[in-house]
Amino acid sequence: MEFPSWIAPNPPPRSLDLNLEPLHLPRDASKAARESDFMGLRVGSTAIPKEEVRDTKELPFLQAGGLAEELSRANSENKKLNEMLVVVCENYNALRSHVMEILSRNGERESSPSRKRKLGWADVGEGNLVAGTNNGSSESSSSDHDVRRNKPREEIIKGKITRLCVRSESSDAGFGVKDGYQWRKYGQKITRDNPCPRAYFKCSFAPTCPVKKKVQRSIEDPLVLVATYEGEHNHPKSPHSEAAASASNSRVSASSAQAPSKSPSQNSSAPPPLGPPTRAITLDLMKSGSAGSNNKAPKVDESQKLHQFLVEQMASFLTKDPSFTAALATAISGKGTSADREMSKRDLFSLAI
DNA sequence: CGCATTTGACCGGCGC
DNA sequence: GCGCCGGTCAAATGCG
Repeated sequence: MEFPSWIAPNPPPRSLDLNLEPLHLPRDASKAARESDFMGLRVGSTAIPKEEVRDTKELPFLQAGGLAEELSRANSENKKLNEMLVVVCENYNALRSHVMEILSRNGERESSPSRKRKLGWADVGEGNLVAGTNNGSSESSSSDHDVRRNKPREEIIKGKITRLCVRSESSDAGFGVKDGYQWRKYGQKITRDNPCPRAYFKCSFAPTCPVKKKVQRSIEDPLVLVATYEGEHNHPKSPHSEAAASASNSRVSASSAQAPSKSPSQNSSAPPPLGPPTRAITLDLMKSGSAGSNNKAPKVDESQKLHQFLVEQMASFLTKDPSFTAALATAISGKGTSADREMSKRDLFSLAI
């Protein structure tokens, strides 16, 4: 299947977990676009059929000379818009089915490992295209099913698994995934499937915090640190470390399975949040973005359209995010301490990324 | 000296 | 039952 002409992701994003629902137009939308059963007149939310406005004497506001012309112009414009809407929906549904096809194909490939061990957070690893929580998702992947089958229920509820990819600046052996929390390293292992050692961390900010973190360099790209989180923090971030996280994690990819945050304390670089899991749009753009310099966009115009679309989506999220508006207000007003302003700048920068 | 990190040993689950 | 493997523990070590 071909991508619609108006969108040509090349190559497709490496990881997609889109909350894609089919778009359904009203049954008569396309019909209305073709036949134009309505005059395009609306009073409030009520459409007025042609026959009812045939005699414009009944609508005194149409008697003014220019209004009839205006009406026909609006009518034709309405028709055009309806047609465009039909095309957009058809394109969307075609693209959606294409994405689903790709995802299901990947799922089939990954669900047949030769030797599958204990299925816990260890399986939210390198190969999984769809990163995310193993609970709270309405879609049950094969690994999700296995987890439910093999793990005690209590652990499934407890285990909130999130994956986060961070592009580090150097290929040294560090595990510097700054995420706003304090971690104590308690172990390191070399695993079978990856020559790079895996480090194990516990949250040390609160003694009772059950959250654990694994950090391992990606086997595909040693510059990419893959951090896997288990559990939910039962405490807030420390302000200092959060600011440091915002500043240092400027290149965190959106591979966390959490939704673009609704909580003021969460941003795109935030690891497991407090509170219930939410549906997410997950895009791992590591390959197609910063690391994907080998992409040769064949049609600049189309990629610009896509870019513009993404920018609009981001702007939409940002304007809905109270932390963004608060940070913006602080940065602009110049009130507060210089440390506050600096933090706000970093927050803005982090949010903008 | 206190704290964080390192690292080898140990434990438990899973497949054969 | 045995071996493999990932995860965890805890003593040793390093560092400020």
